[in-house]
Amino acid sequence: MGGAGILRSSLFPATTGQVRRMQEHYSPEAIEAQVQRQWEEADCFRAHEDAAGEPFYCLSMFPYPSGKLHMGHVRNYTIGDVIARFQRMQGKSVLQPMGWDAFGLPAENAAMQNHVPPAAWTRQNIEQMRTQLKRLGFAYDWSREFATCDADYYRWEQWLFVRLLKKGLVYRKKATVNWDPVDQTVLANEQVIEGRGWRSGAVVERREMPQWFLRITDYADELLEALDGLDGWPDQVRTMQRNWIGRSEGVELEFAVDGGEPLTVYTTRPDTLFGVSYMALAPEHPRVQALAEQDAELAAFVADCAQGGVAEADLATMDKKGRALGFTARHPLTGEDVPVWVANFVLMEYGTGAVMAVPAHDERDHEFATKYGLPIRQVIAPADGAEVDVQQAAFTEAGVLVNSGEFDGQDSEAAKAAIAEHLEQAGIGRRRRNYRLRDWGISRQRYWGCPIPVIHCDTCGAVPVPEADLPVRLPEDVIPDGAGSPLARMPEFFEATCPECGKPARRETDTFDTFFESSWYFARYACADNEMAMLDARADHWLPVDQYVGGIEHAVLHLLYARFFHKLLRDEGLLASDEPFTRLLTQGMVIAPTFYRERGDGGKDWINPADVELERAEDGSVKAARHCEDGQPVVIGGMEKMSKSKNNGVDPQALIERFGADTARLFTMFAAPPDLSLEWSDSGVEGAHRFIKRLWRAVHEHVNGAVPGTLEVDALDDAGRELRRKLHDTIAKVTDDIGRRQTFNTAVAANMELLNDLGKFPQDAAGAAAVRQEVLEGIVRMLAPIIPHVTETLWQALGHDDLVAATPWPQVDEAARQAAQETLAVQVNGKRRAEIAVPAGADKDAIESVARNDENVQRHIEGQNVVKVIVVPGRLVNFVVKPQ
RNA sequence: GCCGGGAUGGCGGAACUGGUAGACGCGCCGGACUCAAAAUCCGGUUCUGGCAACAGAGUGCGAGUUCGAUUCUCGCUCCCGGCACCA
Repeated sequence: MGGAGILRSSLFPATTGQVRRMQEHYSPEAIEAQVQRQWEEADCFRAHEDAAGEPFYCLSMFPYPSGKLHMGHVRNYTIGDVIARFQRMQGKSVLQPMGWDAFGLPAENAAMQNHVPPAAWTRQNIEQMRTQLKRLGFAYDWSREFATCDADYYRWEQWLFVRLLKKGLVYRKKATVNWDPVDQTVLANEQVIEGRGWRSGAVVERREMPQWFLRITDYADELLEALDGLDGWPDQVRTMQRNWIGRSEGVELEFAVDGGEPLTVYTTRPDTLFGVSYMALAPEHPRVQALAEQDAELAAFVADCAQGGVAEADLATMDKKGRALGFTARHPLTGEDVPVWVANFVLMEYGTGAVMAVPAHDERDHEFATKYGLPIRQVIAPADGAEVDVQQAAFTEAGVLVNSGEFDGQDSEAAKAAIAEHLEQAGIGRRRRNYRLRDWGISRQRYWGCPIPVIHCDTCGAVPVPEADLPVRLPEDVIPDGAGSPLARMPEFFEATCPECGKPARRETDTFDTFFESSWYFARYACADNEMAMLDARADHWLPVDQYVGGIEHAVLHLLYARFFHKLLRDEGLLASDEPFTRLLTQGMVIAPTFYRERGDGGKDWINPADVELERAEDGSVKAARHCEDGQPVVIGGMEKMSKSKNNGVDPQALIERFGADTARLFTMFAAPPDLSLEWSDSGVEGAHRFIKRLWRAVHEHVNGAVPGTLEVDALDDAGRELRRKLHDTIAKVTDDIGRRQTFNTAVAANMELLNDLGKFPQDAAGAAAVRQEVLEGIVRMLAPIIPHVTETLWQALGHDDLVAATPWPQVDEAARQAAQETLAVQVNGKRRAEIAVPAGADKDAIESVARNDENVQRHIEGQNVVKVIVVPGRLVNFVVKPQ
């Protein structure tokens, strides 16, 4: 790989012997472009299926091409690149691809604003962002790049959709959307602000529309149960997915209604069945709709409930309101009549659109009952016999049944089973497993997305587009105007003939949810050039992804949909594995300080941190801030996620131009562990830059000094042995930090410590130059994944002809790590009183006696009874004493 | 509202399996170099008291378990992420 000719560049003209000249000062602009050229000429990041070494697929979530790279991208992609380069140095055959999640709403918004078609805007953004990514030196195999808006990509999801449709995994039903009555268009949740459309300002209505759905609930059990095996995922993410799927065991039962269909409800608490004091129906419930036709007041109430957006957070926090419907339902066990209400908090899309209300033992039911004066009847008592007043607050825990007829005295668990059994016997109920997870609605009334390949025929219904006619291409020279989907107004797009009967028909104008594209892109990278098939055998060579890196905000939706798609592809025979991502790293946000000034009208003018000067107190704490230009004070607003709205974004481009890619990479890796939020700091960036300069200088001084010669371990003095011990301790730590713990910040810190120790290492120590050579080579290789450009240059300066990017990771010399002595703390009653040194491997008795004889320890145990001595070898000694 | 996180010096963070709290970096203070400044280098830096040795306090708040708790348990406060049409 690579030729020596490439490496003997003008920077390092070949000289005699080991020593090469290097520039005295570190200048990133000079070396980064040149090093990138070397990688490119060696083509060293192209993945080969037949390469030696175990395959390792390292993937970072692909970006939405919004225009410019932001710091969040820099962080995400640096983490992925560090892992990929580290694994390469471990001898793995690494695939690290990159591409573009190119469909989505921002392109439509930009189109409206700038009068540019989304396609042109998106492709231009891709060009710009690709250049920026290349400038950062990521080790991508660019030959596999694609954008999801390419027909070569989306044709395969159309193809898959047709197969799923034929298999019965796709169906059509009505679902609720945000409807803007002024713009006559469907809004995304993000476009609904305080219940109003973001452009029109009109009060948004919930409206039902026919939509395509994917039966993800068919896979709910597998998606849930397989989480237990995903031990390379953070527990936090697995827990969130478990709760999202929300499997529950309960009972479905009927409440009879005089002169009408019985009402079916689902409950996970059949033990509270005797406490039902009313029933509540969703405003969209067919029964309510029917009554409203006759009752103007009810109709007005239902219309009022339909105001506002569909987002769950809005629905869950709105005021609970309801209305009696004027009829009753019969309690299946007591035969009592309970009133039936309509309530805005009951959702038609969950379960049956009807709930049995037990106000004594459910908080939401309690709130509603209190508001409308409905009875609250206790049927569960605390198991410990404590008194509770259910009129005051719901008692929602399990307990012992009371006021429940023949079931009195049973505990909740037993009663659930007994009541379920009773209902089944009586033929009015059955045990059921229920999920919170709903089927995935994949239709979007949007232009900039993948067309859904269906033709609607008056005679034949919804007919899939025949395989031979795929792809259904999205016309690209279109500028949306915000008033509904442009496709629905383009006869040249929607006019079609029915593939079955040949009569004139109408093409579907909805497009896929953009999560569709991101649910399988990781597999397509394995065979992006295949024009004949969605996936081929190369997919199983690389998949599952060994390491996936991306933002925590994707913990549920994207990651659940991708897992689901992977299983769909498996069941189509396209993949062999069960899960897409073996190991997952979820990275935190990038945040920065905010500054503002109040405007006269109560609004705020946000000021970019770059334009603000800080005033500090003696101890360094920030006292005040003022604007650089006018010198007048500004308000300090705290740390927030970098955003346009708070004007606290830092453009990575400026950072790279000023300090170079390596500094940008080092700062993002050093400032925080990857899963925590990363706080932007100008001086932190300068600190990272300073460290690189120090490393450069250390190598420069070394290569201009004594010729190292061969390292002779036995000839070293104490200083040499001590430094080598530090080196090999550091290699062990950094290997673990990067490989297992993924705490890149501590890996960097350990190398900083090692370089500090090297700085204190005496020049005249025995074999000093050889030890220095070993230490510098170690640091250069350990930091190569993080700061690849400068280490590439330094590696060559240290006398190597190969690329550090393709060099094996340093090995730990266990012999060098043996220490003669160890220090441990001595505590008396848990308070540290001394530090002692003992020979390595000393036994407990020996350690205790050294500790006991320490002067300060003596002072503290004198005149006391030593009741216990705890000796933890290598750690500490603790004397537990009591006054005599 | 529901689900999931987080909180440690002036600041970002470290402490990996319950075992010396504050590694590393920033900032600040002092010094060296310089005509001077920048850059760089050296030293100090949790707080309180003390010249020091040392002592006391200390990991968001309140309890608990333990010889020993930043770490485990219970109850709070504040901040952040997600909530199915932002990606």
